[in-house]
Amino acid sequence: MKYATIIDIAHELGISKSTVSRALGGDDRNVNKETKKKILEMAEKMGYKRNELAVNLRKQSTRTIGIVVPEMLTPFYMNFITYAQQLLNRQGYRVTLAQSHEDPEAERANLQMLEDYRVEGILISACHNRKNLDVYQQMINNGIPLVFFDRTITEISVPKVKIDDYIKSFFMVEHLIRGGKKNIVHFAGPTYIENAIERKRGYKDALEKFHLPYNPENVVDAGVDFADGEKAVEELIRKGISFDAIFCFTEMSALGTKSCLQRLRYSIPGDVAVCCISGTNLCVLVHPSLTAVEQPVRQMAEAASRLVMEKIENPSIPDETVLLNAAMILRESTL
Amino acid sequence: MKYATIIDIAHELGISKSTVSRALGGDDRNVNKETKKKILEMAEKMGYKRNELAVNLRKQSTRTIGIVVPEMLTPFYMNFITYAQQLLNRQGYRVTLAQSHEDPEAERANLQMLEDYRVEGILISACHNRKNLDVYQQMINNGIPLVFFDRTITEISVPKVKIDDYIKSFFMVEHLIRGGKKNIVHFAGPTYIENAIERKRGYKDALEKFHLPYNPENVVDAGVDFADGEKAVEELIRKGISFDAIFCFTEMSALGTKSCLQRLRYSIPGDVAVCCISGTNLCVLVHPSLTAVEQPVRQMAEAASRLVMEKIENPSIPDETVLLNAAMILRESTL
DNA sequence: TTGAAAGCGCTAACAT
DNA sequence: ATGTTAGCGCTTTCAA
Repeated sequence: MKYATIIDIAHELGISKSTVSRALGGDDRNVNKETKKKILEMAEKMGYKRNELAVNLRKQSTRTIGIVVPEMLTPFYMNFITYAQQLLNRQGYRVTLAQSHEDPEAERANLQMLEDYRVEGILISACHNRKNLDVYQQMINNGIPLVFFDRTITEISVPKVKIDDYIKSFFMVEHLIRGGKKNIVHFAGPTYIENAIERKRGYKDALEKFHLPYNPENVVDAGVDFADGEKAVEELIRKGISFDAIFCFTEMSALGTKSCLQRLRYSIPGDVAVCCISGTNLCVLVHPSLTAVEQPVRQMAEAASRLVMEKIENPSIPDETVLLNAAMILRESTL
Repeated sequence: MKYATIIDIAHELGISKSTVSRALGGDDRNVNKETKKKILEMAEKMGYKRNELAVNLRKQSTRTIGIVVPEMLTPFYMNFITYAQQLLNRQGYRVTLAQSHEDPEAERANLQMLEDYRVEGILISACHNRKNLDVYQQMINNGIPLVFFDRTITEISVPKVKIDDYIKSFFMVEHLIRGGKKNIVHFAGPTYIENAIERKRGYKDALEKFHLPYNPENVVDAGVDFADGEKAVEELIRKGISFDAIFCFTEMSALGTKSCLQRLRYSIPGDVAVCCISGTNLCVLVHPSLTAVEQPVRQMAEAASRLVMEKIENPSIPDETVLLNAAMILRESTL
């Protein structure tokens, strides 16, 4: 069905569309009170719906911010999105979401799409630290501020908000060791994700601190997905490697790891502790309660939202890096 | 920064913008191969980005579908969104998301917003069975098909996809009884959500079947949120009601319930089983593994996506109700 | 195969 | 306080 336009209203009332536009736009000083009332009533009566497409096109501004995440199945990203959306809405920005499904190609397509819709800024958790550098750079050149959160990149200068993955990883492994674990396996993330590199470093250094042997066999390239976790467990078993703890890179791979182990009749965390570090500075032994992650995630969402709005309003401010460092929360779950 | 437009390209090449438009629109028969090549190259060189706002405005079509959910913190809705997005994208539709945060006012605002952006259809899980009937009806009248999923409404005729909440609830309680539970408390959802009414009915009838006394005190009006679950537990304790199982309405309230009980040093599910029914026909004893819900949710997303696309293409087809009825999966979790 | 022109619905000078 | 006008960037007849 066709919607009534301001022209229709103007016709109906025998006035000009500018006046209608002013009235509907909430202009109080440049339109007669009487006229305004009439217009509002007629708009109501005709079922007028402001066409945001036309408005945005004309105003050359969308007040829309895009959020790009690798996945939306994990509480971390869901929470981030929810908070960011709240904060941005409050400042008059709309939010458009896109998932990359851990695929750089999809991420690239998503970014292009968001640019086509003329978003004014983007919050992104990258799924590859090199593959899309050209798009990032191009968008920034085009005047669209990109703010990276959680999965950040180092090759180009951008505003970012992240945790210290090295420290968190170190502490996590230390915690396992103090808990009596002797054979700690690391299901490392891909080297194209900065966080994965840092966490692996933390793992190594923690072992060293306690004079535990670093065995390359104990580090498995395990990817990021649920299925990746499952496969890594199978590899471990096939190779006959013994283990009493597995430190995974992503929450999804930790879930896959746990699921596979349980299928194989391991008791968790009795026989083997499965753990990971969620996007914030929260360490979890699978699975985190939803609320537990709220606070740190909220901080991240706040920082990222602030950064992108600042950049939009003042493109020339220098790129800021926010390193979140709230106290670490260690939760043990018996799931 | 300003983007290059088709006019800029046309100028640069000394041709008309119509030709540029045709070439960029992928028209192969009405534009010379040579010219097209030139145009594509120039577009690339000038960093041309098609302005979707202008396209949509001109074409009077957005190929966009809105999804409105009460919350996005629970795996159910996130999964639904992920699947629906995949399916719809495949058919050339974009997806815009909105959360109501369980608030009918916010839901109303969301719907208005989506209409302002001229979405061509909407998938919605309603947060109130009466409060927004007028908006629903109005949007339908305006030619925007609304498809309800999971939280459906009965007062107006709409296409919907849902599970049989009564049966699922009945089975859930039966399962608890067979598991030896004697004092099963129901944290009922609000009466303005149809599913809550149905589930309460299932709860009652199951008790009756096993000749267990139905005690009104055992049914607590417990809302939908995490905090609601916590409050309900406190009320239970304050009233000195004994219980060995709690059957919650939403996953969020179940999580709150569990959290509160654990704070009070109850062992779960040792002392008390906490359970709920997720949006699909999957019953969970808190907390569901992410993958476990995939299949049923996927069915729901498939059905809902199909319904909305059918309605868009042929507005006159009758409202269909899809009742999902895959085998029930009962999962017990020791979280 | 290309171009000219109209117009999608709206806003914002500028003029009255 | 209101009207006139000129676009925003694009598609799509209709002519050439």
